[in-house]
Formats: sequence, C-alpha cells, structure tokens
Amino acid sequence: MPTARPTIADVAQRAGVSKGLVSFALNDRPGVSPQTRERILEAARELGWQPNLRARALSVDRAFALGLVIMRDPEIITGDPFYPSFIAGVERELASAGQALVLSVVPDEAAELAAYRKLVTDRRVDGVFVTDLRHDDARIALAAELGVPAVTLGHPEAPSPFPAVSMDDRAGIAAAVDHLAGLGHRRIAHVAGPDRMLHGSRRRRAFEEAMAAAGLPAGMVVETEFRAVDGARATRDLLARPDRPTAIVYANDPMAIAGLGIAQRAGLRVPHDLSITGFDGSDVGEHLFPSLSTVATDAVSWGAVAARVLLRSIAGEEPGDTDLPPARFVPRESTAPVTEPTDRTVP
Amino acid sequence: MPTARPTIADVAQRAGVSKGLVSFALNDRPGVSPQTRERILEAARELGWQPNLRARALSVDRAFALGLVIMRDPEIITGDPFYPSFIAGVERELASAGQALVLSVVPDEAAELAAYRKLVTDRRVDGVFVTDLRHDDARIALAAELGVPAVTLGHPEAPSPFPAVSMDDRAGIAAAVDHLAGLGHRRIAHVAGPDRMLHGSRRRRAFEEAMAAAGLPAGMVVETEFRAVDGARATRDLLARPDRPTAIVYANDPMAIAGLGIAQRAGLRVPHDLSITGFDGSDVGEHLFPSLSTVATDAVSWGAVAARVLLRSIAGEEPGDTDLPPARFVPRESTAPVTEPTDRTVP
DNA sequence: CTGAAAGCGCTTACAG
DNA sequence: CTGAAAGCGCTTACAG
Repeated sequence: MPTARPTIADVAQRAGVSKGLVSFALNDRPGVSPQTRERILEAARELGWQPNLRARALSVDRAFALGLVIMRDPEIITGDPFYPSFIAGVERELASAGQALVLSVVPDEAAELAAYRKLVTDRRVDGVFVTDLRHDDARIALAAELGVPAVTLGHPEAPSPFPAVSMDDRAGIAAAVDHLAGLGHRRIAHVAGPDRMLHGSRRRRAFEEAMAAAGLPAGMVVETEFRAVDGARATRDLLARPDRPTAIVYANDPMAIAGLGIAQRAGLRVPHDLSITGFDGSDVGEHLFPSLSTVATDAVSWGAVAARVLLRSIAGEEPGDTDLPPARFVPRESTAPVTEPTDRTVP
Repeated sequence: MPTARPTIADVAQRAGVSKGLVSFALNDRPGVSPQTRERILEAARELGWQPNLRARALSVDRAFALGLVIMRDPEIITGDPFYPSFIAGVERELASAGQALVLSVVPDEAAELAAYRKLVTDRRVDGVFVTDLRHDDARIALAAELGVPAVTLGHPEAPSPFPAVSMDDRAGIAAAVDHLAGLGHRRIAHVAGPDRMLHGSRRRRAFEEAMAAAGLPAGMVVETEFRAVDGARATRDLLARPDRPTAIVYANDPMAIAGLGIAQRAGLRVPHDLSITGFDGSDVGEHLFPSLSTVATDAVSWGAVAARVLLRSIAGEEPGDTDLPPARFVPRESTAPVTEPTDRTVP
C-alpha cells in the first residue's frame, strides 16, 4: 500500500485557499495573483503533491494515452524489426507530452477488432494507431463508429476520415529491381507478402511495374506470409523451377534471410549464383555472410511522426496526410552481377 | 466526438432504482433481488451501457493496468525475440482479466527509473514488471519506495520484497558446453552479455562452471553487449587469436548469428572448423545455413506466468517465487565434432 | 483576483 | 432487499 498521498485539498488547506484556485494555479491558468500562485506552488512542493491522473482523466474526459494493437501469432516471432523500432519512435514523442502507450497484442482479426473496441469503450485511450493496413480494412469503419481519433500507417483503400502517415515503399522495391537489372539479371522473382495486406500487394505491384519499366519479362511472384518459414518455402519452390531466377526480391528481411539459408543449403553461392534483397533493414541482416542488400525504412521516424499526428488530431486539429522520405535501397553483399547463365537445377 | 454514452444514472432511471443498486447489480454483488437485478441488466442492455473504467478507477483506486518498461537504444534493434514473445504471453493473461498493458520504451537507466516513477505516481498502473535485472538494481528499491507491487524476472541479488519468476538459463548453457565437449571440443569460448546484467554474468558463470565440470581448461570469455554488432566484433577478436577456439557459445542469438557471419567471412566452415551456439531460440536462426544450435527459452510462458503472479500480488496474495522449466539446448546444424585440429590463423 | 459549489461516473458504507 | 448520500481527486462554470 502506498501511503496516502496528498491531494489538491491538502494543498488548498496548507495554502489557505480553495481547491479550485489550486487547480488554476497548478494548471497555469490566468486569474491567480502571482503571490497566491507562488504560495500554492510552494505548498504543493512542500507536500510533495503529484497530480492524480485518474481524477484528472475523469474530469476532463481524456485518457492521456494512445492505443496500439498488434496482431501476430505469439508462437511465431519473425524477428521483424518494424514494431520495436516503431514503438521506440512513438515513445519518444509520448514521454514529453505526458502521454502513455497502451499496447495490445492479439492473435487474430476478431480479437484485433475486439481489442480496439475495448480500448475505446473502456476509455483507456484517446486515439489509436492503425498499422498493417489490409484491403477492406474493418478497423477504419470501426474507429469511425467509435468516434475515436486515429492515424493510419499508409493510405487505406477506402476513403478514410483519418490522417495517414505514409512511407513510399515502392521506390525502394523499384530501386532494388533496377539495381538487379543493372547487374544483368533478367529472371528476377519476388517473394511477396500476403495479398490481403496493403503493403504486401503494394510491394508486389511495385515489383511488377519495375520489371516492366526495366523492359524485363514479367517476374515470377510467390505470395506468402511475412514469416521466415514462408520465405524458406517460397525460395525452395522458386529454386526448384527449371527457369529458376537469378535474383529474388523479398518483401521483408526475415523472408530474405531464410531464403538465403535455403539457397546456400542448395549449394548456390550468394550472390554469384543467386542475388537476394530484403526489406526493412533488420540489424542482423547486416552481419550475415553475405550481408543482406535491403530496403531501409525508418520505422523510428514513422512512429514519432504518427504519434505527433495522432496527438494533433486528439487536440482537435486536422493534421492532414504526411509523406515520409521514401524507403531507400541499401546495396550490400547479397547482390552481384549475373555470372554465366547456369542451367544447373537444384535437387 | 463520441456521442454521449449512457451512464449508470441513465440505467438507474430507466430501471427505476438508485444508482447504488445499479452498481451492485452490475458487479454481481449480493443484496439485489433476482427480479430487480434482471430489470437493471435489461435496462443496461437496452441503453448499451458500458462501464466507464475511468470513473471506476477513481472510485476503487485501481488502474486495471500493468506497466512494462523496456530499456533499449531505439536505433539499434537486435532482432532479439525475447520481448515480443514475452509481451505476447503477458497479453494472453491480461485480456481475460480486463487488464491492459502500459508500455514504456526508454533509452537509458535514468529514463528507465523516471519511467517507473511516472507510471506509478500518475497512477497509470497497479503493478510493474522488472525485466533484465542488473547488479545493484535500483528498480527494486524504487518499486519498494513507491509501494507498487512488482514481479522480477529472475532473482535479484539483493533481498527483494517481490516475487520472482525464474527460468534457469544455466542448465541450457551447461548443456551446450557438454554437447560441445562431447563432440571433442576443448578450446571453447564464450561471448558473454554485459557483466552488469544478471543474465549476462550468470550465463558466463554457468559457462565457466560447465567448462570446469567437463574437465576442460578455462575457456576464453569476451564480455560485450547483447547486440549483433558486438557479437561480430567479439568473434573477430576470438578468431584472430593464435589459440583460436573451435567452438563459441554465445549469450544470445543475434550475437551468434553475427558471429556465424564473421566466421564464414573469414573462410571458416561452420560447423566443421568452428561450432557455434546461440541463446533464446530466435525464429530466424532456424533458417540459416547452417541452422543455429541454440538454447530455447519459453518467453511466452514467462510472460504469462509473470503476469499471473503480478495480478495475484495486486490482489493482495503473496504468490511466492516461481521456477519455470529450465531453458533447454536445441542442437541444430551449427555444432559438429572437431575435425583435425588446425593451426590456420585467420587474417 | 478569489471562493463555494457542482460535476465527471462510478463505488460503498450507512440507514431503513 | 432498497435508497439516499457521501466520496474518489480533480476541473470548471458561476458568483462575488
């Protein structure tokens, strides 16, 4: 049990004023004479008074907190660096603004919607982040129905009443394809994220467009989940094809790292026999041999900006959409010129 | 703006009873006749009444939330799988208990202490998790001073008033060393986490004890941070030594993965020239070539149990300490018998 | 500039 | 079994 903490009433008594005046003084509102204000502040200091956010929350009908709901299978951690970085960026803004982050991790879509709803009806948060957008994303309508401010990462497909903070990932994919094309690759494949996810299908489309723009034949595309295990399977399938690709563009780093493992396991030398690119710039990819060429996204900034935008929405402003600097391709060792075309198939 | 939501007063009016009785009925407390209770519940349902947690929090002096503070450099994400899994486990318990998780991510120790303090004095949480214990960990005393229930992951060194939920990681390290010794390795090194962290120094001690128990000469130990980049540097140093090890036991997976990269880059074949083991069982390690032998810890269960224990503490019970099943060694491809001893040094 | 009062939406003794 | 009232710790009109 914490010992009973002083309340505003104790401060008022000590300063010899009313509770109301204490509140005014503490919140720097006009209408308090300098001397009285000083006396009140002094009393609060002496008593070690700390505002009780719960009481404040009830009075002003604000939670002073933001909600983030993450959907993922708890048993399968892909080592995806996005959320840790994103959250770190969010926190950087929140701490100084006196806000907190309420985090929900849920296993599936039904639980996800329920989590958003509960966060809001419980009055736990004043606004929510909507990440990992999907086609026909039910969360937009839900947030609108609940009347809660929200910010989306990227633009949803349907019209949305919420500001979007976007980072163009297509430029990064295009740069990867161009880089590979420049190295002489023609049979380039893409291991894509699930089509139901906007960034899955958007990166895929970017890949297809970049291939066309480079004058290359339509590349092979394997759609799968964003997990390492799926990247491995997709790679195995691609390498088993008679027209096996000489380069593979992966939609994220865990898939690419697993793909690298599969290729090496099959006896291919990366990058000489097969070039590989990832996406999202995981820390570990930099230390592999060969180090992973990837598309770097600044998830920390994304989190910080999204938090700022959400806070402004909550404050009643209408922030409008924000475009972050596009993701950029970071060539490392896993991409190289095609050596002589080989017809060797993989067992 | 959400439209004004019905309050308990609206329900009372509709049911024709007092607010107090509504509260009793809604909280399933005795002293309400079945018919009245039914009438009240009916009214609440018709009105779509939802409890306002803010008001409840103020009344009962509870936040219905738990706090987790994570310290890490936002720019350096190691792909450490521990926290995502741990949090997923925590959430599994919280959702059903009507509790929420408030997360703080901070860059350094000063900010960490400030974050705990703020979480508690703001009355945002009813209890806190203390993870990544250090020597002379100031957080124990702080939590005690703040009078907030806490649960520690592992046993702090100083006497602690809080229940500990522990997972013996020494058994896993010992198993790794035994495995390597059984394969004929004698020059085994350990890339350790920082000595200031309990699990850093504990794993190191476990390594040293296991070496002695196996009748091997004291192994080389390099102490460093838990990041991939540090694992890489430590490995480079070890491999440059004239008496370079034939096996390296790493204190976590990101370090081991980076070490694998360094070894391969130096022209060593893993596991033939160098065996490698990790710790924590990251998803991606399984898909490398060679796949990473590691020590698997069940972070999801750890989170779930810690949450349960903390909830019981908050409820006024005295849970006592809990020991989880020990971490276990998972041999994969990165460990193999020593081939002929080689004196080849690495450039 | 200052005070006294009502209110936020709940819970909880205290009486009947 | 039920009601009326006070209280949690703040904020905020409303009067003076």
